Amino acid sequence: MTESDDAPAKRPTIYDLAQIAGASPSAVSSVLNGTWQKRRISAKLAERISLIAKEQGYAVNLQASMLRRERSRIVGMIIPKYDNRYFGAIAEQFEAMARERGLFPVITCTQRDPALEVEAARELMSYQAECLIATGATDPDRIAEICAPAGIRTINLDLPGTGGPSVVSDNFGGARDLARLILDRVRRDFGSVSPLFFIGGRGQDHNTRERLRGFLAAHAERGIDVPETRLLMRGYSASKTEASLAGLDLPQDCGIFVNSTIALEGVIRWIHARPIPPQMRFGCFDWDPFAAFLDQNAGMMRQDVGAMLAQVFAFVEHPPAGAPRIEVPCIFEPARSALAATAG
Amino acid sequence: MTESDDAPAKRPTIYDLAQIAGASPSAVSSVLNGTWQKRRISAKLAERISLIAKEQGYAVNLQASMLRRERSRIVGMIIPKYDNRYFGAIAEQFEAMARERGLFPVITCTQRDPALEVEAARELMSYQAECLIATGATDPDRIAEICAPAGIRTINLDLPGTGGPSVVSDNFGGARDLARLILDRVRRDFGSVSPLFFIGGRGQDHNTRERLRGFLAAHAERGIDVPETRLLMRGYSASKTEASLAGLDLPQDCGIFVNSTIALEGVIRWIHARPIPPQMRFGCFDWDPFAAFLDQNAGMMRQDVGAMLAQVFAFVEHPPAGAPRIEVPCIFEPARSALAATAG
DNA sequence: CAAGCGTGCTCAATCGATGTAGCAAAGCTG
DNA sequence: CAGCTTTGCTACATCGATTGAGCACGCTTG
Repeated sequence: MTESDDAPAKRPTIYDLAQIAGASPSAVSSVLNGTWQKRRISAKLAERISLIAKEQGYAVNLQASMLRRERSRIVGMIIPKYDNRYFGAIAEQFEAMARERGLFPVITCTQRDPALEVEAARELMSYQAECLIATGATDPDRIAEICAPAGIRTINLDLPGTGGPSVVSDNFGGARDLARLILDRVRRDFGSVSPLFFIGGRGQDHNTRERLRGFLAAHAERGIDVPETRLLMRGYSASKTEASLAGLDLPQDCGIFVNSTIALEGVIRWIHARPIPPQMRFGCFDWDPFAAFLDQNAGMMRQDVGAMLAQVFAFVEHPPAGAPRIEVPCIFEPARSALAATAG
Repeated sequence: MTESDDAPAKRPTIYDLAQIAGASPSAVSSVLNGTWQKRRISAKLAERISLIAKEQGYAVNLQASMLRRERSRIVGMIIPKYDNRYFGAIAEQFEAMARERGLFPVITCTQRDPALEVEAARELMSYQAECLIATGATDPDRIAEICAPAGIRTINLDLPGTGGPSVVSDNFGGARDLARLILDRVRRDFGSVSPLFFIGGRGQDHNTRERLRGFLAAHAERGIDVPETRLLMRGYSASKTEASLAGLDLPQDCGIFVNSTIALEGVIRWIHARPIPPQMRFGCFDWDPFAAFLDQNAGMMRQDVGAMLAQVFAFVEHPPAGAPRIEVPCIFEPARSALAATAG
């Protein structure tokens, strides 16, 4: 099975290659990490060593290499979940963009659990990450606090913090535009001008507050008053959202502003659990390819993951002074459902 | 800003802690990695060292630790995408399950690109991974070939290979049951007994072949003949799927077997792009929470990610002889759409 | 031909944590 | 109190790659 029986399951090292090539480990090292010209190794020897390395299936030991080098080139990311389109896209694009820049991405999923977030930050410190992207962290400043004394820069993504630069969506503007749209649609389709419901998220969390502000602004400019009872912010979870809707007696012909695709899952479950599906329209802050085709959908605000990450990497490469906050505009995704199409 | 001005941005090492504690680096090391009882360090010293470590915000240097240790405890995973429910769930649960077992998960996303897969496998070798899970790899045997000489075990997930044990869904059984369901639904709703369409995937790929076999078996047992023109396998991509449907003139009242949620995205786009939405029913191999509520949905076959990963970790912990292939049954997710509910 | 320089390479220290071997002191036994 | 064990710790080599310092040789120059 193995190529040579005298080396059973041992990865070859530069010492092994040096022995085979009849050269020194230093020569081998410099050839394999591309510094051989600078170190005045002859092209002939370089080629011979490269060939032997290929034959032996050599791969650097990153542990040894990173231990010796001053820079690890590791950029860590903590992220709450993988299994929705927004965070999935962030993880996927972050990885690709880091690799493009010659960095090593290491991503850890924290399930929105503050204790796991801290643990993950510590683990990334142990990996000697140079930089940590805290995505949607429940307590970004706690993370920054842990990293600061170790000299690890933190960048907040999706939710802002004060311990480092932050890149977030324009939650206010996006929410205002989305609320306007839903209000228009409800009036057009149902002739009603009653206030919308706001569903999902947490009242303490920055994004929810900003979106609520946009939501209320859209109502205010139309002179519509929003009673407290229309605001349901019991967290990010489909089942909690479903439960809080089920506890209510929603009117027919209503409009719902949904704060995330996760909450939307709860809304949709609630709609379909009812004996008679309610007449309603919703808009969602966040995008999902299938949710885009649901009948009652009026439109979705898609967060511009590419633009946000571009900004994050700008901060990785050129650390800014202080803790600036960049707001990235969202992309409006119109409804694709047949209902919306025939109506519009 | 920093706690002590003489140590600006340098992580403390065991040598620093040893100096402060007035003890040896060995003592510090053994206290911090929990082997101090075995090494007969007094509880008093252990406590003192722990306290100092906490004060100084110490975190092990995993590069150094792993270099010295014989085992890295790293398990690598390569995965084609993050941004759909199936792979997102795999990544998320893999990470949690690895951590539960005291292992370090490192996941790399390869965009279904064979070259990136090989590159990722090499990188994971360099991280000294002990084990590599190749998920949905386009060429799992190539990966196994690279890893074998380095003594890295590979386990194939989702798509089988011959270079190591494989854990896959029961694609045949699941597809047969799903095809039966769609056929029943089409007959009930439209009174038609014409063959279904099979859409998405690649003819060369194992899962698609097995699912096709199940699809054909369901037709065969009803005596329905399936013409070649009903099989559209032009890859895993929403836009290719949409394009191949657009090129066809699908009959009204048809039934479609969709080979993945990614292909389903194409199908749904196609449906909504038509001036008059076609009468049809579809079933999908793979589950998505929103797709479950689409009107024409007859049901979805959800792959049992938890069971598959449990089997993967069984193989990680107890390497089997040879290259067994385990088939995990799928979970049937009935349709949730109003249409399906009123009809059924 | 001595002095100087460029070429092509090697030596050895180093990164931080680990663990074996071993040392000194205290406690116990006969 | 010699001879033993036990306790509590330290010294040092080691993992594999990197890199500053430096050696030996050949060639040029005055």
